[in-house]
Amino acid sequence: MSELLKDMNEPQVQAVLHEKGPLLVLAGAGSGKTRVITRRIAHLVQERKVPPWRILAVTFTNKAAKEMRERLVKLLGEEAARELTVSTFHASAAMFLRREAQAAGLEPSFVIYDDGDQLQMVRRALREAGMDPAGANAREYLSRIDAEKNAGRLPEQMPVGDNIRDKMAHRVYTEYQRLLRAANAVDFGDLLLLWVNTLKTHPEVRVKYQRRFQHVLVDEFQDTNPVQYQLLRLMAPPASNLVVVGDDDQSIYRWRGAAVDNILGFPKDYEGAVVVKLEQNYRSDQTILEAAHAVIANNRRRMDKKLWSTRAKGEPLTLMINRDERQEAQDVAARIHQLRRDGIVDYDGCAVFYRTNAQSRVLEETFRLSRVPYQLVSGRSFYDRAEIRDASSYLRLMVNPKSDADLSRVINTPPRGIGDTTEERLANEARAQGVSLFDALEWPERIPSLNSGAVKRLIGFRQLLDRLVAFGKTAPDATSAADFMLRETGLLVSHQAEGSVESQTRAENLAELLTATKEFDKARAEAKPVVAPAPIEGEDNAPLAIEVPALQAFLEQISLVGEADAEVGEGKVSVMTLHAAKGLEFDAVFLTGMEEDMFPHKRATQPDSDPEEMSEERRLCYVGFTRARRRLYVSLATSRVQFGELKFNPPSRFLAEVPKELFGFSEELPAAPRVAQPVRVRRRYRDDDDDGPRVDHSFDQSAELAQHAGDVKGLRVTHSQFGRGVVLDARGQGPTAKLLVRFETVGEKTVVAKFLTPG
DNA sequence: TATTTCACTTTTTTT
DNA sequence: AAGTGAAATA
Repeated sequence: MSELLKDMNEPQVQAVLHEKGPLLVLAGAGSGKTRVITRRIAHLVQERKVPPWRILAVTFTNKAAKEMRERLVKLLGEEAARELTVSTFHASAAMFLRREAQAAGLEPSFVIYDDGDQLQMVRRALREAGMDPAGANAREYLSRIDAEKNAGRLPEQMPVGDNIRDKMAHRVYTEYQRLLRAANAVDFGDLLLLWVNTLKTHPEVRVKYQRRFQHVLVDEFQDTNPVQYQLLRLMAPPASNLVVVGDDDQSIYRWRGAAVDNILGFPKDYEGAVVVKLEQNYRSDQTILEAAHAVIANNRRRMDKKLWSTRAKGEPLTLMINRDERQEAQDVAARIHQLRRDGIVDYDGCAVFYRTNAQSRVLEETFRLSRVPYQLVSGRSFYDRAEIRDASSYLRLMVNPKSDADLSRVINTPPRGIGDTTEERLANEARAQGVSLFDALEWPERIPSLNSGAVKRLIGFRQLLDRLVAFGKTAPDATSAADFMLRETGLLVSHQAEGSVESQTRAENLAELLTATKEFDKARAEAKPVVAPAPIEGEDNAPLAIEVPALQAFLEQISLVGEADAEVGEGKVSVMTLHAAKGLEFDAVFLTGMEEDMFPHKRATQPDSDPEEMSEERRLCYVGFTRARRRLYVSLATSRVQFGELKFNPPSRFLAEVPKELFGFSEELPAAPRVAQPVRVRRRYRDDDDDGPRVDHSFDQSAELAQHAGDVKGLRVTHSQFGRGVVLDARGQGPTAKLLVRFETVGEKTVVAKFLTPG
């Protein structure tokens, strides 16, 4: 038997060896699904002699794609692996669109707009549609547009009801698309949507790729949304060798249009699909699995499966209860240090998860103070900084000067005397002529509303852009382009000139951008195949990433990949959102903010919330739990500042769903828990609409938790009237909790929590 | 025009 | 709390 099948269980082997036709692999957490995909690819290439360029493997995140590629390099060697197409949905669509730009109706030099750019274009679209961008909520229109795109609908396919809302949304969407096309730009949704459309309308393109990719493999299939599913069906029609791997319990992107139903519907759309279940977990200790299962079991409408493991029972879960988020962070830091001191888990075996990005700040600050080496994993943060965005905008203009979003971002950066008024007049002219801002810059003197000074400055800016574009055309690599840009625009100097600490940091960040381009150029030089694969008559076996100019490739990387995708750092604790945690595993996991309205998120706890939202939160919890190999810490803070307001949220319902014998209660809890039972709050005055429906915590486990969770003694607070004070005691939970506070000036008083601020 | 102040929203989650 | 966009001021 082949090397490849060594130490694999029976269903895994079945998936690897699957002969032909569609295959659905239902793979529980930690059941070795990436392993199945990579081994299958290796098997196809080595045993069944499938040429690597005939294989397409698609993932959702860059991290997953990267890991998969690394494993394949190990299995197949650098050379064969290079010819494989292993990529995310979005990155592969971008490659296809550049290759087939003409059919897609794009110029190959198109740039990719991110969230911020999108918002700007929505605002402009609103203006063009005669609406007030300030009054209308641009964000809302944008989500509507995104939803349409996720559903696979262009403006002309959008269902428009008889109401004004729909009509306006349709109008804005139409205008927005027009603006993007005029700017030769696409947004994330377009990458998929335009590619789907191209495949639909151009049979010759469709057939070409269907013929090329004889094997298509998809990871995290439960997260596909309708466009992505359409894309798959076009690239890999029903009779083909499509392998999809997924776990309905880990579907956490419903909000992005993901339809778990794609999993359920797969056997129908792909008739005769073979189904394989992977239920043996190789990752987590028994106790952790049991806890995870106990939580997820509360969801209805799951596919029937239960993970099992031959691993030891392991340690019980640890419940951490702290007074506020600061102390929670300190507690986490202390326990991480201790794990390391005791030789149980090193820094890089630890991970800290949270529900929302806003929670990372306190953790970061505390870790820095407590000397916990950490790495923020979510991070596109670097490329989100203003000065880096400015620089990127200039770089994008070098490739595609028609990009209005970029042009208007930097038209006065650094300040060059082109203010809002001048820009507005230029924009009006562009709109009237139906051209891009860049085109309108050609003849500023024709714009009657501009005075001679403004005209002169616009011409100066135009000349700057011309120099940049000219250089961009011949730039041998990304570094020289960035270097030229920084000097020509004076971006770097303008920050250096200003003496403040912040401007210093900004200048350093710009220097850091050059480091990024250098790394990129280096990797590119090394990766370039010395000998391109020999072309085959009548076949398209060329690498998909065609000869994209260096600068363009760099820009694509930063918009699609972000920060060189923060390595799960060596010797560092990984800190990230629960969403970012999917697909990863750690020896010790800390799940922070386990409070109602934090996790589950408020969005899911509202009385009018779609129950599906709560199910999704629960799946998220399941994902979090199952990342842990040996230690799982769940942590809550009795009080927490949210929106600058002090909140007292009861413990997360997910904690109550874990059987209490899985917790190591006796040792871990504070010796003398304060505070009474959760009080059933009686409706007070009419204005007190704040005490809306509470979660029912009347059952035992939850009450026990709640009891332990009430200790806020010693918390420093401020009251708008009574001034500063210290909490002595507390009664109740949530915003109506009543606290006994000793104030510095007025002595002891009982105050309702919602009138207090921390500090 | 540029800079400062102020009010206002935001916090899900990511490509 | 912090970041944003709009209004107010220099």
